[in-house]
Amino acid sequence: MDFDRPITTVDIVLLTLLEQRLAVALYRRDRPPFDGEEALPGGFVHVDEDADLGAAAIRVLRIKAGLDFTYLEQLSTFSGRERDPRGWSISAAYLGVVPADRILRSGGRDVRLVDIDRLPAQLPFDHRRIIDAGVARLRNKSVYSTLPAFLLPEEFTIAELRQVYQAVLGVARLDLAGFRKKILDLRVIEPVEGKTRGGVHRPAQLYRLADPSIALFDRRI
Amino acid sequence: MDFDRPITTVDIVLLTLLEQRLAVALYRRDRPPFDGEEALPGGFVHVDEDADLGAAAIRVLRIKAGLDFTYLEQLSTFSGRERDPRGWSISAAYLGVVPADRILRSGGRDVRLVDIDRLPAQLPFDHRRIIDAGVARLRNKSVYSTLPAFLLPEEFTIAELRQVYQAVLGVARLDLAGFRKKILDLRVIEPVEGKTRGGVHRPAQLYRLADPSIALFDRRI
DNA sequence: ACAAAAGTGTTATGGTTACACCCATGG
DNA sequence: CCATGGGTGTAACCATAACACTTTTGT
Repeated sequence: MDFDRPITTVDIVLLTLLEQRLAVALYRRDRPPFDGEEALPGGFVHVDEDADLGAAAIRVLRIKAGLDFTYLEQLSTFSGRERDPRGWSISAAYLGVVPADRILRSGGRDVRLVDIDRLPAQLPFDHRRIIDAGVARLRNKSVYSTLPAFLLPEEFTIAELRQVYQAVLGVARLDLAGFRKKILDLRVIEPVEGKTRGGVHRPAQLYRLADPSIALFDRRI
Repeated sequence: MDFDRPITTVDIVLLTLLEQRLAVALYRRDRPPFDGEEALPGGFVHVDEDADLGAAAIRVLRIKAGLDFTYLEQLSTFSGRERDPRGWSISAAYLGVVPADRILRSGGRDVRLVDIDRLPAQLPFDHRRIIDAGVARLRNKSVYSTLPAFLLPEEFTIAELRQVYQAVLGVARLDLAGFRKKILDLRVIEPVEGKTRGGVHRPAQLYRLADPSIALFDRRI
């Protein structure tokens, strides 16, 4: 009545913004299979300590990437006999979104942020497919949510937020006036009273997310 | 280096339309746990015969529901120590969408189509949450895709299609003229030449999906 | 005063909504 | 020739996009 159980892992597509371009965090593996190669951070589910898959993903992020709080959502589950040389396996894939500096600060020498359009030709397992799914999810969700804001520090200007939306969506130019009006109408960001970012020119008002978790719109950005 | 592996199952939220209302197919379980109770069709992954989780879902649908072709997509994966009395488990949940008569024809005595708003107070495992996720996915995707058409037989009238969208979206009344124009503009359905459905009144043109798989729109229905 | 970026207002456009109207059929 | 649902046309409305304009700061 019992059956052979698949190997069960979690893998995290940790996306960030590097020089205005989407990048994924790859970590050098320190054990077989694919020892020494760059891959998504991941690991076995530990049934003795993880309450569920989400908890396993959080644990992996903390251990492998030194990250404590990031936007995290389940992506999809990848499975099959062939994807892992150790045998029939399941990978619950998660999408994480976080500012680049937080990855770099805590990641050390093992991490590399790789431009989404310059991925290595070969990646271990089916990590290429998983990354593609993560990027697609981020792009898709960005059209109608505040998800891109998680690529920025807590406080940001409207111009910065617009740049992030442009980078994520791959759009050349969102009209600044329109973007401004829309994002303010949606009431998803609020000004940080009295705080501005002063450059050489007129200082910009700093904003933060009104809801610190993700907010969905009923129209497109 | 090896860890205890979670129990791995697939469960299918099989949604359909019964008297213009969304319903889910529940099957009476014939083994513990929850022997004799109604639950989602599901089963263990068989690593020796299933190529991946999708294949396992298709096998389960064929064995438990006698269904061969339905719209099927992965929903999400539910997991944890508590959801199954047998121990730490993973359920890869799939969403199936199919006309009611196909379920009833092949399901026999063990199947019951239950109105989404009249679910039993208690369902085994976390099947209530899984159903909610399935319904949410269907509703959500219906706004911008032909997914509701999979609730109808292959050929249907525009009025029928409109009714299905209304039932799924829970909208009182989609303007018929607007619906008609939009669905035709989108070029996702095509007339079946010379075929009409004649009632007492002017016969309606029959249509079918232009693309037999799901089509996504760039605007809302 | 000027350059540059922040921020506001105004108009044109195109999709959506609402509704009035015509068409085809059986009785 | 009437009742009924199928099917078409049109006008008001509203969100969006494009762009001109004003404001604020540092030098």
